[in-house]
Amino acid sequence: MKRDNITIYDLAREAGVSPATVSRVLNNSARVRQDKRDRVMELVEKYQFVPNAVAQGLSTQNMRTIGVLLSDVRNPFYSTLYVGIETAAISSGYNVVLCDALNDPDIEYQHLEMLGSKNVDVFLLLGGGADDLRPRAEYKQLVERVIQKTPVIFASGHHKFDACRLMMNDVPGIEALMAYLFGLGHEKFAIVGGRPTVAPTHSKLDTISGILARNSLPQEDGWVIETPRYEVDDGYQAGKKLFKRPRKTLPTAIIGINEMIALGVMRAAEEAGLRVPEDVSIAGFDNTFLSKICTPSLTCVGCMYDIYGEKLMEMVKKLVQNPAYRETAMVPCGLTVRRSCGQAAR
Amino acid sequence: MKRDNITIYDLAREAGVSPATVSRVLNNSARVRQDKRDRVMELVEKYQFVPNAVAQGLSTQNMRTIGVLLSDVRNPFYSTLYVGIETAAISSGYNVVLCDALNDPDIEYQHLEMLGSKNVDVFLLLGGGADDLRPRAEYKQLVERVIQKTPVIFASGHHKFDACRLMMNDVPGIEALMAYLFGLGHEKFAIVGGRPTVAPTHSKLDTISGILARNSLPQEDGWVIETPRYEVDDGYQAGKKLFKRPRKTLPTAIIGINEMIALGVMRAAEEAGLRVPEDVSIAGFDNTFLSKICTPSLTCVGCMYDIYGEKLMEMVKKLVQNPAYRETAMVPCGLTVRRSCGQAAR
DNA sequence: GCCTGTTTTGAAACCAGTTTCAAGTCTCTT
DNA sequence: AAGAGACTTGAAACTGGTTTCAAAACAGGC
Repeated sequence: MKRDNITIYDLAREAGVSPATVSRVLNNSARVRQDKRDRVMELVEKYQFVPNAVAQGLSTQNMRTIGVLLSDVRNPFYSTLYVGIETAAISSGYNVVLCDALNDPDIEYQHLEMLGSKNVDVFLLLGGGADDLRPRAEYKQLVERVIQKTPVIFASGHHKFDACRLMMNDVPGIEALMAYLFGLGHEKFAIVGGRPTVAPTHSKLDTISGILARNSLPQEDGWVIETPRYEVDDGYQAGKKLFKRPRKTLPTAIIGINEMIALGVMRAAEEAGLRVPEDVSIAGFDNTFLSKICTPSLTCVGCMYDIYGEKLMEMVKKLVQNPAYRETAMVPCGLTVRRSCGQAAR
Repeated sequence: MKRDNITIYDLAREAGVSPATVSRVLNNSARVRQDKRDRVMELVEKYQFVPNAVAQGLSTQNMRTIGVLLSDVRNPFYSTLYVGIETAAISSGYNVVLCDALNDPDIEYQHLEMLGSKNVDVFLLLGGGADDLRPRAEYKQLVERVIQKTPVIFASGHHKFDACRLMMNDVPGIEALMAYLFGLGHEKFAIVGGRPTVAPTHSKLDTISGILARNSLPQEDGWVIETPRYEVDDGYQAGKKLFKRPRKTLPTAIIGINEMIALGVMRAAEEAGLRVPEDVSIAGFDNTFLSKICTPSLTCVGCMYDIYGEKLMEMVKKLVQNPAYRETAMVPCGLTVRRSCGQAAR
């Protein structure tokens, strides 16, 4: 496969300078006499020369790239976040390499293993093992090893790794949501979805529970319904079970731990003959396009993804300067009111 | 940043062999005496050594990576397809690098420009310029240049580039859909969404129109409604306009050119007081998780994404062997019947 | 024990850049 | 016109692997 590419050596020969000088011109890394610079730039134009990023990566030890490991891009939460990250990265001249674990820990480990060998500047670990409150020993070891080579940013904050953290802070969003729901007269809530060993789920539950306690509202047995996964169908199944209970014992507002769960609950409500929001109010998390497109549109707590991306790039730049840099930052979540919540049914 | 990594030189020294031998052991690329092989493997284990992929990429001229350029991962069509591709790639020991154009031609061009410098084995071009029936001259030039360096696989077939093609063949799916709708008594159709300069849209329109003609069914003025983009809201706006027409002049079945458009139409129908599928039947394309989660769930023509991934990898392997290899392959689409279509309303 | 043929092996070149270092070239004083 | 100081420059080493080539080691046959 001899795609004999043009190299800086070719340019150097043709311009009558050394490869070092070409490199300096391309990187603006040192003063080069104007006439030589012009001659080189002319050839760059002429051949539409783009330096080989792999060779650059090898010699500079970084690929101007950030690696993002997440559980599943098909989940709109992750794809939306990914786009926020990529937008910010591109405008800082960085590339993103997406590693999709396909919801499979083995693939996640494989990515963790492989990405270390790719001279990525920084890793961002989202979801999967990063969210696990009790990660497997194997995961911890792997991350330990990765951290030795490449600075890591975690999107969760519960573990003790020596790394930066960039978290979404649901608290303000949840407070706004609860205040809004209280204002609508709701006093009986159910929280549907997820497993409490997943850090973001745990923290949401915790925050909500704290707010209820502060307001002396009852937290009945069974007001939290776990689901094995975070898909629409999980919400649907949970909702179906919930709505079998006698009408009077039903909560007036249901919070899905995630957009897809909330959508599932909504569907179950409909099927049970309950109107949303007249008979039951439903809210969720994430605030991606899904919340806009469902009927009724979903009132939602969610992060500003573009701000997440920007903050991330700030952190990345500091880490590139100094791999020992450590910071824990938060991107606040807000409330977006749509149509899925209404006055509490009596 | 002196992360003095372990290299094959270190292993070689410690094992008392040459770097060449270590390389041979790691790649199984030649016979190495058993005792030396064992000694090397022992050290590989001991240090959990993973060869530097960038250096490997530089010296072998390929990164065992396929580059996928698409318009927007937030679109479930693309994220689902991406997952199909990644699954297949991983099980062939390849990596995928995702380039999301964020629906912006400039970013698309930038990716096209950059990816060429990354020693990617093969490019897959999906959406954006690849789908444009009248691509800009700039795009053509850029692609020409890319093709010279890296084999390209197009997901559309209308242009004349010297490249492989791996297309989704809607025809069987559309035929099944139309037969199904005819069986339900439908004779008046509307097709909503998209621009006819987008290749897949054009071809769907063409196929449907051909089938209608074959069945001597009328194709009234305005039975095709274009939309500027392919989002839910475009479908919604188009639907809103459509449903303002007197009830009797309405089509009994509406086909959204895309899942999101179909969802938008569904919402408009609901808002106009039309029940789906009792008053109007709605079908769509793509068949991602969205079709399952909407209410009513959407009857849909769609491709088998895992098969697309597998075929892609077959093609990639042939192209890696021989960059001059050319093939045009098709992955058939099928029909998935759900609940959004019913007996034609009289 | 020597010759031949096959395996193993290491030195060195290569991939395409960056960077250090010392030498070469200017410009400005005096 | 020489010397000092500031700019420019190219040679060479370096990033971490792979691969070619020829030499070294080994096995088998005589």
